[in-house]
Amino acid sequence: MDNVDEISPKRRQVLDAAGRLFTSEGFAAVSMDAVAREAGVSKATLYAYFTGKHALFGAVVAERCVAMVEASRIVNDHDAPLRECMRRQVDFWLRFLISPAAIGTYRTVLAEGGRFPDLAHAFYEAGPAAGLRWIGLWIAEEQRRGRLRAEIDPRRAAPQFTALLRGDLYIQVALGLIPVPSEEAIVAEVDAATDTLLRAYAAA
Amino acid sequence: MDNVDEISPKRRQVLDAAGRLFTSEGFAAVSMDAVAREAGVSKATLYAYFTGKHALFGAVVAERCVAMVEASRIVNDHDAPLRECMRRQVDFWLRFLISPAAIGTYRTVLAEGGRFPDLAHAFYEAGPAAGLRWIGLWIAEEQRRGRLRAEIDPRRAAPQFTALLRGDLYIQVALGLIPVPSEEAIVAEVDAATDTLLRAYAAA
DNA sequence: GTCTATATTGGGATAGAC
DNA sequence: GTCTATCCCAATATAGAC
Repeated sequence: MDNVDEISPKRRQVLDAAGRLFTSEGFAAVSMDAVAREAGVSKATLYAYFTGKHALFGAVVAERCVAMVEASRIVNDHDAPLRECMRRQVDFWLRFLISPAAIGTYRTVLAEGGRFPDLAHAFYEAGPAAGLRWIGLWIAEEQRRGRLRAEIDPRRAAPQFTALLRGDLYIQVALGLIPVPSEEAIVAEVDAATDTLLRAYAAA
Repeated sequence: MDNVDEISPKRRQVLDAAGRLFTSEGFAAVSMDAVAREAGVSKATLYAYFTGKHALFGAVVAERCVAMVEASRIVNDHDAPLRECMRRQVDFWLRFLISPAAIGTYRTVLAEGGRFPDLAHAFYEAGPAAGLRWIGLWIAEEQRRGRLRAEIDPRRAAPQFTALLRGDLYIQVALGLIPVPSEEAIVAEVDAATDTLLRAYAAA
């Protein structure tokens, strides 16, 4: 991937337009005509920057994964009380997971994953796996400080952590039944997940 | 939905063929030609039974949801020790969730959910919501028997229960990175989830 | 009800001018 | 690099015979 600062304006327009459309409509339902229209360029220009529809989608996914990892840096702290730190982690990751960008990306990669293994693999490594590594590091540091049980394996606990966030609220948002969840619903889900995680992982 | 016993053979062939194809290829990638070929009937026959591709997919999804609820009856017991009962639940639901049929259905409904709200809603009610109701009943009965904490809300705990199963193994299977998970990987995931659930929910 | 054959549209990709 | 105009195939759905 090229340096973001050196990206051409047209390429940016195309990536943004494609991101919006793929997120809201999925992969198959979005035509290259529609992307060109949304981006305000001609279809031929699309093909000047990307070899095809799949390459364009792959670029959108890659960019989003990088953005996620960047954003997650801010919650990696250990200074507040354990419950507060845990709550921040849960809050951050739940809000990320139910964001339109994350839902749309996951939804579309999942749908196309079977036919495009390279895309699925690249997404997994840059997205979920990268997120799990971050969370695993946070858990390990909390263990070192004696605030989380020493006997749990961060490599097991990190996936369980994120899995717990993909509960009923997540499913309903992913299926499009709840376009935009209420703040109350999010907070309730965060509280419930935090309670369960602390009961399962907090040191005695 | 009509009585299964009264279904015509051709309709059965079409539903089975469509189920196989949608599961492995997704919705958009499967043509009605391919369904007709796989079912051994002509394309016109497809349209005699189903008004179109969406109706056909909807029928496949509905049938699978019914099958899931039927299958889940067998794990609703409370006679063995708590750990054993919990383990059976986890084992059953994890194996179901990572089955090709469940993954394929979820994947495809998710992808099409945005454009077909009715399908998404019908799937949610007949599938995830129905499963959660069953699990909620099981949890409530365990609470009544004093083996699970009285203060937890089954309506919160049931989604957390299933969410915990959609961990790293599930994601990798769903993305197609692991076509068929090893028995060891499944057992390890079951053990880990059972441990965490018991730590979080078992009565003291 | 079931087939063969076809109408028709939508969309990925490209040719060629500027 | 960017545009307009176009090619071409694939896929949904249907018409009409049996």
